[in-house]
Amino acid sequence: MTEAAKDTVRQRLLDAAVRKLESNGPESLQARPLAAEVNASTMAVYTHFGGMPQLLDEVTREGFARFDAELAGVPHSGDSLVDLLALGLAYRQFALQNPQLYRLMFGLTTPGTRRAKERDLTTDGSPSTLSEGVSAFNHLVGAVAKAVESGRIHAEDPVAVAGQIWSATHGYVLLEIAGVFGREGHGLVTTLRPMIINLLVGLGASREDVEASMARMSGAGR
Amino acid sequence: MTEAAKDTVRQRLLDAAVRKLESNGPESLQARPLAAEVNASTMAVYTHFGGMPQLLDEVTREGFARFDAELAGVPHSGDSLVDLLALGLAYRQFALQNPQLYRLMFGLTTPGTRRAKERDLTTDGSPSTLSEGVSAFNHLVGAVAKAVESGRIHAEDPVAVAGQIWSATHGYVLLEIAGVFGREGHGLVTTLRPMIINLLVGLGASREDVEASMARMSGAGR
DNA sequence: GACCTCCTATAACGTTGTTATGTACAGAGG
DNA sequence: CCTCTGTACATAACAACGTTATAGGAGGTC
Repeated sequence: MTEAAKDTVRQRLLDAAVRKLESNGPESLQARPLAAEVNASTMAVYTHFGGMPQLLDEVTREGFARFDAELAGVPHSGDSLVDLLALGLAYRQFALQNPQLYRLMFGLTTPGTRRAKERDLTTDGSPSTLSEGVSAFNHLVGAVAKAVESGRIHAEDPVAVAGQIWSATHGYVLLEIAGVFGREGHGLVTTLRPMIINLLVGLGASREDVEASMARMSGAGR
Repeated sequence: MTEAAKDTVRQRLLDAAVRKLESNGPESLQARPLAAEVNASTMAVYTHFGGMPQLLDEVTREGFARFDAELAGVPHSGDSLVDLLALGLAYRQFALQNPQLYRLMFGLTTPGTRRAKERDLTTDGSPSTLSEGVSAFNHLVGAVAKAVESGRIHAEDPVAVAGQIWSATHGYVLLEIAGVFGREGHGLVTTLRPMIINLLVGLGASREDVEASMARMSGAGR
């Protein structure tokens, strides 16, 4: 586990898969073209991953790792509400810049590998069991907990409140990716920002407090 | 357009496709097995639909039609807040009973037909352009508008507010389908109901008013 | 040199969506 | 009754997919 050679065939395959997914969609993730792109044989997919489903699992894991890193990189200010808002915007930012990856992470895509023999056929893919996904969610839980501790909002169970904020942001982001809100940035001001503000106000924050915190963020757009 | 013979090959194919999708997942929607299930030749898919992508488009349209009918069937009480809450629960009900169909409707699945030559490669499928989808959304907009008119909540733009409620419910439902909230009904009480309540409170409704309306619904579970 | 192990390259198999080609049957006009 | 026409069906073939089987080659250890 030395995290050694980065330029191995396995790593190149994984990187190419992420790149291909994001630029050409899930149906472009095919064994032969993928292997050819990194000058490897088709068999490399099987020797290094075991098959396309396992390779996709690794892509998902990679996606959650990047997502987690992105959310971890959100700077902590002294203002817990500002942090909470910043987290929501960073969430949107990641999803919009990696829409295909985001949908794959949450099991909302079924790539070309339809040879689905033994994939979890319980009901669906439950990505919440991935440790990186849990870690990403915990950033949100922590921000909520701090806001509760500092008395900015009221909540009995920070985890439940985080689930609410997660649900709302998740749904908004997917609809924005689908193009429901029209041109770039339009949904942000008409939907996401007021929705989060309304949620926080419903959680006991004063509207003036929230909007002041919102204004305290740089540009409020990014 | 007489909407005549229901028992035509085309209709049987469509019905079988919806049933197969919901029971066996998107990857099970394959031309040969589907045609065999209704005792038709594989070519029937092409003579009646033109190909698998077009058949899937019809399945999507059928899904939105059912969704629209489901939301239209929500009874209107005199209480606009009750109606709004009932709409949200009916929304969840439909999505949970037809998870595969729901995801297909919102472009969140890429079924077996990866022979995607001419599908909308702009960025993604934008299902909002389907008239049935717009109709379903308008039910929500109407309910919001009534709540605003009756002074139960405050909103400058009912469409924008409907977009917020839609986003939140959409995201919650997808996470519940993915199994994030654990056992049946758990997410409803810990996440969806309080989230909607918080949103409405943030929109100017009094918490007592909302919770009274919520209690006024039958069982509050269905 | 001989052996083992890992990775790679080529070829083949079964199944997918799709296309091409031939066939059956209904109705219209003579 | 025959023929023409058009729509729906059935059979077979094609390219491409994931996957498997099998053979070849590089690097270390004895």
